Amino acid sequence: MPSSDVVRISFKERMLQAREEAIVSAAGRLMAEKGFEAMTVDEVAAQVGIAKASLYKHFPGKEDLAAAAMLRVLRRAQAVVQAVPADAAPLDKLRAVARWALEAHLAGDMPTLPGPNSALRTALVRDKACRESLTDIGERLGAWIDAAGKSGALDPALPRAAVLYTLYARACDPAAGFLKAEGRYSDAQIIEWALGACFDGLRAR
Amino acid sequence: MPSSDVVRISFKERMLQAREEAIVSAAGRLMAEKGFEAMTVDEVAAQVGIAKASLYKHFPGKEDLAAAAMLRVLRRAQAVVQAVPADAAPLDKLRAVARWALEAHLAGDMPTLPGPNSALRTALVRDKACRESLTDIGERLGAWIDAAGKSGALDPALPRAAVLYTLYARACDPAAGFLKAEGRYSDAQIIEWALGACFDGLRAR
DNA sequence: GTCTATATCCCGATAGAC
DNA sequence: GTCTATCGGGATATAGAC
Repeated sequence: MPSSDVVRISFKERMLQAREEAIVSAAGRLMAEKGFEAMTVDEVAAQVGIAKASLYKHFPGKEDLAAAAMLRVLRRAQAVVQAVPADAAPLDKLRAVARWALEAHLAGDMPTLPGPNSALRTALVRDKACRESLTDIGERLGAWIDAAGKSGALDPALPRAAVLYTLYARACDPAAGFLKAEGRYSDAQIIEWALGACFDGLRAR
Repeated sequence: MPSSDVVRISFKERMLQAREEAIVSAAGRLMAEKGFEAMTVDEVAAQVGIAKASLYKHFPGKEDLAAAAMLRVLRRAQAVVQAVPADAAPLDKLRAVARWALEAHLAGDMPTLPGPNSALRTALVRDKACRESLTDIGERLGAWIDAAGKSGALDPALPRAAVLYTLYARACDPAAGFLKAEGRYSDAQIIEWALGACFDGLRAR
């Protein structure tokens, strides 16, 4: 009965994909929670409920696992960037993406920015898919930054790279995490404050 | 000959203090460069030029070493805070401290902010001297924040804690590090941009 | 107190049965 | 592909001679 074979194979593959998705998801949560270095492969396997050796059948090493987790986030970011209304003002586009990143950050779905000399960073630049995704995001945001600068919406003293890096950094703003840890404010409130600090600064306008 | 004894003892103690200072300094540099988790005690000992066992005669463990390194920068920050001219405007006081922190950060003397669930953070809150130094800094900055808020210099939408945490986060702004890594801008230029992004935001004024 | 040498443990990665 | 059991390396930490 070929048809039943097809169904069984498809079912198996779905299970495999689901398991891989679970692994990457757990890795992403742990990386967001404690960072790449402090995360252990045993923890990831334990959270998924499988043995460590099984995990190594899916990913050849810890760094590839981290790259897969980061790629998932980057792909989501790409989708968000592409879903921003094209007719919005450039600055509002940037703000919309920043808001999404902060929401993901507070929800525990956004790994912290890798340090310049981190092992994670080298793993990311070695992964071709991650590089491509990141440069695509950078180019799209860069175009918005240029447009916003020309329309006078951005501080003209800041070069394009400074704005771009600042946006990357604010997406994982530790200040938001500290405020959330106090437990006194809602996520929505914290996000508004963080966006205000990012685009309008601490000074009164 | 008591006097020669006194001299010799004092000399020995000076050497010991100098060695401890060298150890803490090396630990601080390495923590700033690669983070607490990635830093190994072997590296610290190697940089100082002593055996690892000798280092363990000075500090009972890696976490105590890290706490000593953090305490040193906290003490420096306290000195900077106290040295700010008392007659300056509150916002300018905050800006002066932020400028100092960014300079230290770019010079490689400022360890990165410990994550909320980091092992480093638990080591810091366990150390009494670190706690006291940190609360002292927080109180002094908090007073300036309150004064700046009353005089209308700060965004009234931002609560005191949000401003304080944002200042802590901006002291180690990763965006500044990324700009420095490009190698195209001077430290002074980067600091001006970072201060502008912190206090005035990305938007044009 | 400083050294060499070692103990002990943990983590990433693997072997091999099923 | 999944498991149990283990290897090998590197990290923290210590023992003991000097």
